[in-house]
Amino acid sequence: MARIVKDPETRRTEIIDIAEELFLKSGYNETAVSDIVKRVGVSQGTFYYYFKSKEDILNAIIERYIDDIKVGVKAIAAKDDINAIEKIMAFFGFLNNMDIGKEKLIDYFHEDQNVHLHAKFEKNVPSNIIPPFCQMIEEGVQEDLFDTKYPEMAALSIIGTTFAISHWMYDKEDRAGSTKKIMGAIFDLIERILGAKPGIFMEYAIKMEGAK
Amino acid sequence: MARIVKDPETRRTEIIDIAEELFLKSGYNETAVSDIVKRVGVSQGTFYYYFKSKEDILNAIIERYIDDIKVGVKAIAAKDDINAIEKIMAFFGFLNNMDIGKEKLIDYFHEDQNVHLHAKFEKNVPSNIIPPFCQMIEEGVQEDLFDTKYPEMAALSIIGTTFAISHWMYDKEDRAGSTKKIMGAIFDLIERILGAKPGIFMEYAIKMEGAK
DNA sequence: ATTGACTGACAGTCAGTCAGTCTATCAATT
DNA sequence: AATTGATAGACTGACTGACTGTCAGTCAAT
Repeated sequence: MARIVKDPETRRTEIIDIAEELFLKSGYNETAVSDIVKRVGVSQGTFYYYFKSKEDILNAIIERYIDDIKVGVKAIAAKDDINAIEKIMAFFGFLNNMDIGKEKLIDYFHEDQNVHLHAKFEKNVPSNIIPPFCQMIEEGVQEDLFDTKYPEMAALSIIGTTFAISHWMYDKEDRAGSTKKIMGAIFDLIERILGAKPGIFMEYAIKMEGAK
Repeated sequence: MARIVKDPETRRTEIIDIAEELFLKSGYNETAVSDIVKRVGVSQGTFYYYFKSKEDILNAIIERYIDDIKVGVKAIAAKDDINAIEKIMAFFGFLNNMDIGKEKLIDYFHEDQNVHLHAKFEKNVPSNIIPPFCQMIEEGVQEDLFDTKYPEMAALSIIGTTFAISHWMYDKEDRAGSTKKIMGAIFDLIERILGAKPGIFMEYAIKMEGAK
């Protein structure tokens, strides 16, 4: 077969792109390395020249997501024209709207075939987003918007709560039904965890909705 | 080979027992179906007579854990000599002390090879324990120990918080260090989420510690 | 001439299949 | 009571196809 040599970084990215697409379409276990290399148009050996195993390329894909999140979170944390509440809300907006191609990442994760991807993702997210998230909370404490002795634990609690509720919502089918009520509940929980004034997150949500 | 016919239920349990042991020892992916049947002393075909796939036996293992939890939780929920706070604490004590052989289940789950098992477990736990847990919370609201409009969401939040913090603790190595401080933080969070009197969980914890 | 990206046939492994065997338990017959 | 025949369903293990990962060697670029 005609041999095409490419810049290693380009080739690596190319393989990761295709692998990601196939994993999301058919699931990790159902995608063979041979499927990936066929689509990329390289040999089996090339795959193993760049990745030491199939598991290894999954890690590379996850790492890319995490990097995207890091960049987004840092950008939000660095803003100086919004307060801690607005930052936290911006942060959730950002996570919710992360997409892959045209679809929401979060939708993919909740399909049964992607447990593997999902587990790896949730295992790696906290260590990367807790520190900046924690910083936002500490900022809010200093601004007297929040009141907690345990900002790091509060950050973990909010992330954990969000994961748990989002899993719950996806397992139950009646998602469309009562988004309003759920938003109310989530804001209520966040306010309690952070020791913020009851209702203040909803106030901000309405304010920001109006500003659009 | 000598053919030994057993009561199907016994055989099924026997296969699950061995599979569980091997999965926990070596990990799901690293354990071959042939390893399992060799240990049990049956043929490959017998395995597939009882389980439709390798994934299927993993589900059976998880189901057994979940059933154990259900039984334990129901027993706690049914007690009428303790209040809602004591029930919730008993519930966490029960989860933490679930064991398999001589080791704590929770310790096994956090070993790297068991991501698959752990992920499936956490995916299935909520739908089974949220309802009774939620009932305990509602009981507490009626007893005026708690104050929340969203008992179901509070239950999810507490479970999610617990998962997140336990992952966090296992990833960081300094677990042994500050258990006291973490207990303080977790109780603080639970009290906030449930709208309980600050410090009341710690009070009960000390009281129960003394009672032993 | 050397480096390193790339090849593709191949070894080894494993999940899952299947045609058929064996055992236990009947009821019917001797 | 003992023997037989019939049936269900537990069980077998060689086999298949498909997969992951390897490696000795090839080719393009510098």
